[in-house]
Amino acid sequence: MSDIDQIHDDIRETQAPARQETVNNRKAKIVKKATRLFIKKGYAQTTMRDISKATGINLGNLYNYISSKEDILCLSFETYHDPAMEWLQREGILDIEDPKEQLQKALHQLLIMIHDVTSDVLMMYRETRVLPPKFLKIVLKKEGDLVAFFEKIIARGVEKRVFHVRDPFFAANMLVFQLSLYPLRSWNLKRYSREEFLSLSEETILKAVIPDYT
Amino acid sequence: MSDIDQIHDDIRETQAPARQETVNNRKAKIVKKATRLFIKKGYAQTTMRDISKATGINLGNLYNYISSKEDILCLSFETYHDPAMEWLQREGILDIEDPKEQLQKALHQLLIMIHDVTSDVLMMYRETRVLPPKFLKIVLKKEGDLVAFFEKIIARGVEKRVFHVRDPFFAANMLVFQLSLYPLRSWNLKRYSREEFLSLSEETILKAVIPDYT
DNA sequence: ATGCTAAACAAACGTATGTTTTATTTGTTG
DNA sequence: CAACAAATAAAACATACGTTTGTTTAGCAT
Repeated sequence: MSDIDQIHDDIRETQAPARQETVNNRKAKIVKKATRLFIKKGYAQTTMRDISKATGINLGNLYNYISSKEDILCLSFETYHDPAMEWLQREGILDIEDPKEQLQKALHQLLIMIHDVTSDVLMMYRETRVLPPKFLKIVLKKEGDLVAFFEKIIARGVEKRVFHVRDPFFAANMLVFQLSLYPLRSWNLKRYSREEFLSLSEETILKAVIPDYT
Repeated sequence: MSDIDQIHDDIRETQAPARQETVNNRKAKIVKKATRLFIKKGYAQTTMRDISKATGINLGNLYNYISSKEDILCLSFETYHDPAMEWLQREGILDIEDPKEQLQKALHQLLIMIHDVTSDVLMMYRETRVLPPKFLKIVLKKEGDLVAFFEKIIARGVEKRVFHVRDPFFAANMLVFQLSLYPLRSWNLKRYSREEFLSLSEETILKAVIPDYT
């Protein structure tokens, strides 16, 4: 953003605070609608004209709210990436003493959250390549943090001899990957209800970590 | 292909059989080079001019060997999809009596094969959406067949009380999905050598299926 | 009411794309 | 060598795209 633009924004903020709300609303609306299009048609196949039509906002006018098409994709990623980690921290998962309960609770919640945004996760897997390098780095960092989070839980469980895995880091990677099973394979898993799927997922994952898990 | 083109091809085949060889070679070369570009830049971001440059074949001339850009992508998918199933049948995996050995052997080979085409698998996950519907159906069918293959093995093992899983179909889906762990997560798994990775993968997967696996 | 400013809009710009065409060269065959 | 199809090269074509521009509209402060 140029200095001129920055000044522009400052003025907008101070002069018309009432409008700022709607500006952000519009921006959010654009991202939301565009995300649905990216999911349905793919990023490259979605045109700014599509987004204009879907939002009802004039093509040129879109650029008053977002700076580029790529920008929309980045905003879309931001929407979905943070809530998981936020939940884990808000819920105080790290403070749970029993490793088994700790893992189970974290796993359960993440499976639910991801299941609810199945198609969005699929889109993100597909379009990660399009992200600008700087933003991509941030996204991978966040994903790495999630793995590290589970690694810590697993390592502690191993120390306490509750879990049994040879390599906590590897186990954490596998676990986090499994979280995306439904988004990436839903075409072959439609026969399961949400609850069936969650239960089967949890059971299978925990069995790989906890000896004699039933 | 129009009738005119068909006649064209017939002439070529009868009149210059020596060249037919090179025609197929060229086609394969185009697919191979294009695949590398799709991997590096993505399908949409790869232009026919890129492919022309990479193959050294003139832009217009490309269309003597392939019918469209989309066609190249389909051919690319075909290259990678069949070998796995072929190997499983050639090696007579289905004839192995011991379920544990059977599963272990199939799993091991597939992990190796996939590990060797890591970036190709990643590309396919990303670009599946671009395939024409008819071709997409074929691809998903083949993928479903692989799952069914493992489902059969697992179900037999459960019957024989060698394996213990609640739902063989689900277990098979999870297993096949795990095969793609490295392609989809290699950015976070670089620390492992190929052998380390294979060993850890096999161990973790088998532990979810076989009680008391060590 | 008036002047100012951000929002909205239609049109246009420049470029890049997949594909086709046309003209020329090459290589094989009778 | 002559004839002719195949292969090549370059240019052209039509269109679709992301983004910008110039102008008009509408709301708010004075």
